[in-house]
Amino acid sequence: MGRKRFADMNCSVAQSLDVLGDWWTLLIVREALFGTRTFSRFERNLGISKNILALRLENLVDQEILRRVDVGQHGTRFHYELTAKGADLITVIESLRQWSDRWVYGEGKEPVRIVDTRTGNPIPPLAIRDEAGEPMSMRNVAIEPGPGAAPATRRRFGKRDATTT
Amino acid sequence: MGRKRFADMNCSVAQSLDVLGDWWTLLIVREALFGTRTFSRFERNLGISKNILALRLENLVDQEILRRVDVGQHGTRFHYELTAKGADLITVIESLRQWSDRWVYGEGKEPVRIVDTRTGNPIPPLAIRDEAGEPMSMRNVAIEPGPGAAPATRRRFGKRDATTT
DNA sequence: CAAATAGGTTGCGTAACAAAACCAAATTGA
DNA sequence: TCAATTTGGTTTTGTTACGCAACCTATTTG
Repeated sequence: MGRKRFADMNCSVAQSLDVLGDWWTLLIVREALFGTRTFSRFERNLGISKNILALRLENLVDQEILRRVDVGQHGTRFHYELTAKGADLITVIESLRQWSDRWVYGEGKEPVRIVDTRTGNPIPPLAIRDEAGEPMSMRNVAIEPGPGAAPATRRRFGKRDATTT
Repeated sequence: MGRKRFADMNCSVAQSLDVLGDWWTLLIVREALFGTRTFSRFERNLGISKNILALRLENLVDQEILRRVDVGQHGTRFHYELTAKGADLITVIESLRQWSDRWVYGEGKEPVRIVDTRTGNPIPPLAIRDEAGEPMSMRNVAIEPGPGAAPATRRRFGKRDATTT
């Protein structure tokens, strides 16, 4: 039956994976965040095959994550630009990068570093914070049905201390 | 030639997708964060087929994101538990959820809500912050080669204002 | 105006995935 | 205590997604 889609799952994580879950999609968004705009640049920087790139770009435009802009002088020549919706994926990309830096590469072996140009220092790690801005323990985090909830769901993260963070 | 793997790409985002990029993997981690531990619970809660679930769990155990613990009384019966490496994926899951809540479901239609049990309020959105804890503009964010960099790479996010955030 | 580049499309082969059937061991319930 | 059910899978079969190479037209560069 081919791949199952998550659209009917009534879970925000599933929804985002339905939109972003294809293999190349998030890497294309990463490239776009780095400033890549043209088809051939994406192709070269990622080493992706043309047909897959064409499909993914089309999908990203349909999802309004990228915008296809004609910048040709005497005909058509395209740029793919991030929309606000697309640029907002930076927290997703950055959380993936930070996780991998911590657990796959390890401290001191990061291939790239994201810095604050005003200080030259790497930006601090993303973390679940409370309203005062302090990193939170998972013990104080619970999941509740939201306004768009279907069944009576009331669960709690991790039963016990998943991490002490 | 089947699917290309990103392992040789020297990019942290690509690395994490190589580990997490399969369709069901992050949803399994989400379930684990919610407290699901047994094979049959994952199966029922996700609606995933058994063979794929078995493969994904095996892979997650190999990657040390889950740990397989024998909890049988008179034989073998297993629990899958998050390791610290796995629990640290919460920022990835949460950034996906928040993005989808903002852009797919929309304000006021979230299927679930993640709250601080001490206040009862939803946790604040994840954001790229500077050392003072203030949300940053992308104009002040740059990407530099890290200690594990291969070529001379020096790029900057988005050329221009991707967002003003 | 020729050559190179951009931006694709098409066809073909392989790998990943889904559903259903099947199965042995452990657990539950009467 | 023993039958029924649940757990935790494996196998088989078919479909879909992906990768590669070849090809093509329009645009831009020299």
